[in-house]
Amino acid sequence: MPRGTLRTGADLNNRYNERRRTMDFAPTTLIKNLKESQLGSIVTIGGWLRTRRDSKGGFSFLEINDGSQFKGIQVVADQELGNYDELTKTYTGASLKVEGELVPSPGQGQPFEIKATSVEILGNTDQSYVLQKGRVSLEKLREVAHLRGRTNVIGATMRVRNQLSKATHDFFTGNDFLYLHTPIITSSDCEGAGQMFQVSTLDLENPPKNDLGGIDYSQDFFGRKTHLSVSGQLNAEAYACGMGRIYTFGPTFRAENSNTSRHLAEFWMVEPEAAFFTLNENTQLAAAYLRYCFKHLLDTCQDDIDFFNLRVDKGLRARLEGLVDAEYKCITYTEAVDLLLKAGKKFEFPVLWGSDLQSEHERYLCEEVFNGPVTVIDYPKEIKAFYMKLNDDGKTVRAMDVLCPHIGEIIGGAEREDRLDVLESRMAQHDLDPADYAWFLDLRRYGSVPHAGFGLGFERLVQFCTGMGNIRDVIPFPRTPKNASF
RNA sequence: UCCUGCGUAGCUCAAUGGUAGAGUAGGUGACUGUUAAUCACUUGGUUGUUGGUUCGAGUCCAACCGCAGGAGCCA
Repeated sequence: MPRGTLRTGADLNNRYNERRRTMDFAPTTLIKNLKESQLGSIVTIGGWLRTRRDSKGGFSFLEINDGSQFKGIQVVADQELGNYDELTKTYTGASLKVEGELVPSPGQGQPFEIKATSVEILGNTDQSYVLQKGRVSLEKLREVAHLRGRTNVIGATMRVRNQLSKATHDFFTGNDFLYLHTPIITSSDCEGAGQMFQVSTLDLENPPKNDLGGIDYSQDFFGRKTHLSVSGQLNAEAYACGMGRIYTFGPTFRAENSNTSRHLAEFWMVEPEAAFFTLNENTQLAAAYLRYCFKHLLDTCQDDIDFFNLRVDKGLRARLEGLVDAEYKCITYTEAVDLLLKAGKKFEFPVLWGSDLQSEHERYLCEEVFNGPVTVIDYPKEIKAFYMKLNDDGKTVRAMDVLCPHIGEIIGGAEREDRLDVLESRMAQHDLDPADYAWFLDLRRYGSVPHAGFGLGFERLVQFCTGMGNIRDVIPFPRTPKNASF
């Protein structure tokens, strides 16, 4: 670049991208980045031993995986190596750093392999290491959550999780939604829904008392009672009503004593909120987001999806592919009730307009009627939150749930009530104190706009995209009742 | 929280109320460009905990602990 030339943003960007791509300071090459074009050259990889097959011909096959992709790499270690004897005493799980030539593989099962010039044993394992070659149940793996990332199934799950996270940010930022960080500690009794974890620095053994004999929270850290957030929605609404389109993506906490395969005490939630969106655009936003996620996964996680399709859920790939282009069915709650009544099927719980859809009802709708996700809108106001916009019929609200086969509700959302007087009367019906929601009401008092949004349970999306049956296996370290290990 | 089921070798699982078994991993040996390698031999157990019934309990009963599936709540 000649002296005196102004460096443009594009120049800086190109230079930055070059550097980012090369990562030339890294001590090892990731297995996923080993390419045919490197045949004949010396490469260095690091990873964990999956199996070792010794040959009395004087060499061993080491199958090494580094987590960067589903498939590992086969390393051929010859007895000429100085530490060969030591190598034949390494076990599954041993950490190795291998330098050698990338060569075409004469054997079946892999296009190339590494002919080692050195194998450094960084750490061996012994018989007490749980992850031996044989099958280990998912239940057992939960007991060793700190090690389970070394397995095929959890590794694949976390790679899918990572790509779904990337797809989430790509989709929303790519559509001009601003990524907003909402607080984790909150004082609003958010929605009155769900038990909350209390946050306090008071001495639990001997808390300060007020005049009425209750605990004096004015002496607590925040000078009031506080909790971990059960949703960033109210805060999200505030910024949407000023910055237009925003989304949050972060941890959320529910202290419900739920012991099921689809509930966690700590989970991640994606919550977009958009000004001027009505329920109609909200449902389309949800469908567009899901479609984007499925397409992105099929493009970026082929081997992992193939694994799930083969070992976990036979129809997974076809289902995801089908959903990339499919129209997403949308029906009203009233239509859903009619479908259930006409089903001619005996349900354990009766179908009754006005009561919430039971799990068996939701499953019937998406597994037997629509054979895929289905969006249900316009629920009776009595069974939904106070902030959802009242329809003109005075009986239903502009709520939407996206129901998925096997998992149930993956998305819950609504167009928000933007009329101050209606919102106040709805809060009164729910016995909520307006003083607690003063700032939330301000959004309607000053420059109110129609707006809508939804919350997506990120782990449930990962479940849906992997076929994994238990939500505890799609988050690295699950938090559930009676379990906060690791 | 409720209902149902389960808890046996490092792991995956057997075992009519009557001597605790297999596969796999580990060990030893054989064999081999192998790939869930193969073959032979072999180490390994306070049957979740506590109490009860019985001549005798892994097995039957009770309580507790833990886990799973389903339900409720929800995302």
